Amino acid sequence: MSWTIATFNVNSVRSRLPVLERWLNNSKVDVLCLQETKARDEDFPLQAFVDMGYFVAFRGQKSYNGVAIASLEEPDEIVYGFDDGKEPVFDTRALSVRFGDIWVMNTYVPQGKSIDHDDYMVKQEFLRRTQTTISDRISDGKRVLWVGDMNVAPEEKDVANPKNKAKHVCFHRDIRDLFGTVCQGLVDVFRSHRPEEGEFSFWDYRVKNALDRNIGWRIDHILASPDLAKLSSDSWIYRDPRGWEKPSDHTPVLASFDL
Amino acid sequence: MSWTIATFNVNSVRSRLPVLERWLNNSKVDVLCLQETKARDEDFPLQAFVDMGYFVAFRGQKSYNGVAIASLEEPDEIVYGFDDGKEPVFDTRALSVRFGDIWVMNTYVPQGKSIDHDDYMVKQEFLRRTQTTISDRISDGKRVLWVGDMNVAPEEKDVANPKNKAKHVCFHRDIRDLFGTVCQGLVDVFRSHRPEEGEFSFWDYRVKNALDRNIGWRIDHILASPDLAKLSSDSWIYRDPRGWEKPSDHTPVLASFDL
DNA sequence: GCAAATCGCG
DNA sequence: CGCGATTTGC
Repeated sequence: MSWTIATFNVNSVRSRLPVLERWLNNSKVDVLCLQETKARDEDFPLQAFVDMGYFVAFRGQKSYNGVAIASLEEPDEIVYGFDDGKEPVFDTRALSVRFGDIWVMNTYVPQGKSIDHDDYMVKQEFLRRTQTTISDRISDGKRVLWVGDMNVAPEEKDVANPKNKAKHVCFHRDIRDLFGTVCQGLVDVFRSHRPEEGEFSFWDYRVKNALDRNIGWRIDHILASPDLAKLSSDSWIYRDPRGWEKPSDHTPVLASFDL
Repeated sequence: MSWTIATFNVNSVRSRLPVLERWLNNSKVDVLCLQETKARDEDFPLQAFVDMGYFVAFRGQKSYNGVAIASLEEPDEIVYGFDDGKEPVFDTRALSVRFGDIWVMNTYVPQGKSIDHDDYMVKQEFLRRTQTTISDRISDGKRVLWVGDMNVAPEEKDVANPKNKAKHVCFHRDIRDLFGTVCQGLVDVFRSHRPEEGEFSFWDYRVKNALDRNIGWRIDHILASPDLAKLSSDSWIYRDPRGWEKPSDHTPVLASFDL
């Protein structure tokens, strides 16, 4: 059976409902991980997801952050934030659901602002904690999918102009190295199917005709433990929604598995 | 030939385009006077009016005020504000167009805030200057239509609760008397056709279910010099748009004439 | 360039 | 309540 997961930074789940409905009413997406929902839990448009046939776990705050996982099947377990006993919990930036022996972790990794900003340290700490969480789950005999807006472009071909991005918090050597470390033992499912350049999932609103000129970033990722990765049949970026009415600045990244 | 004029406080002409298009693409309105357009001239949605077949004269500012007159026929003359040589000109609150020997004056009379506020004095001065303008034009042998948001409910039946409105700047004895004076020699065209109570053109957004409960005001008026008034075939309030999506807090008032 | 929040206003 | 303007964030 073909099982599809998607990650999509929506930049406000309420503003993006028309885009989400247009997409999901015409596609089978089994698990949908959203970032930047920008809605308090009491403001989350739960009914819209229920109407599309989804269960949905979500945790948000006003204005910033916020994550959700919508799924056609009800998850067996939900973890808000990191359950490693440390502070802060980051419950509006990390959310995990378990289906049987598969953990799906959805993260909105802090952007980091600039390499000399405190937030950049927070970003690194956040990544280290994802690594711990993934390791713990693998040690526990589980299979793992880690998806989300990672705010890291792993390779030169993952940004439009790598030359002038050396000091960018999403492309600095240090953050790419750290991200590489966290990804040790995981497979970049998208890249394993699509090795070519020019594949982006985010185009800044402020860059003129960014989509047409394809000046973007690949910072939204789908990573899998090897046992799952070898069951993956395809992975692709669904570019269309970035060109629809009132788009997010990101577009969905998907992967299918033969489970 | 039946000739129809309408007055409509749009509360932002840009926000009200869907309402205006829904209305005007299904009705013949020869002259449409708008108030509270809330758009600088460079921001006025001229093309939308051109697409509906209108000429349009407009003068606005950001955030507040702003008037426009759209007409199927091109006017012979346009006057922005008051042309009596006095200051202030009030060019974003008063606008006149002439078709042959008929002057159409469109005003957004200042609300006045409170009876002890300077703006209430400005309101009175504004009304006195409309009186002068109308008198001058009649003396000049012209026929006159004065329409707009007058911010005066002339009679008890023109407000939902006259008892507790005695000190309201739109219903105080003094402002009604002054408005009555300005209207000397003119006919309240709407009232001449519709004498019954409960006829309102404005329902405050802040009053819960104001439209259903009909808690409103009749402060938008169509007044005509007697020569024109006797040619009027009907006058009515078009209530529907107040119930449409994203409505103004006002609704159009119309009058038809056999010219 | 978008989105949300806050604010002044009626 | 719902406009526009302003500010902040990415």
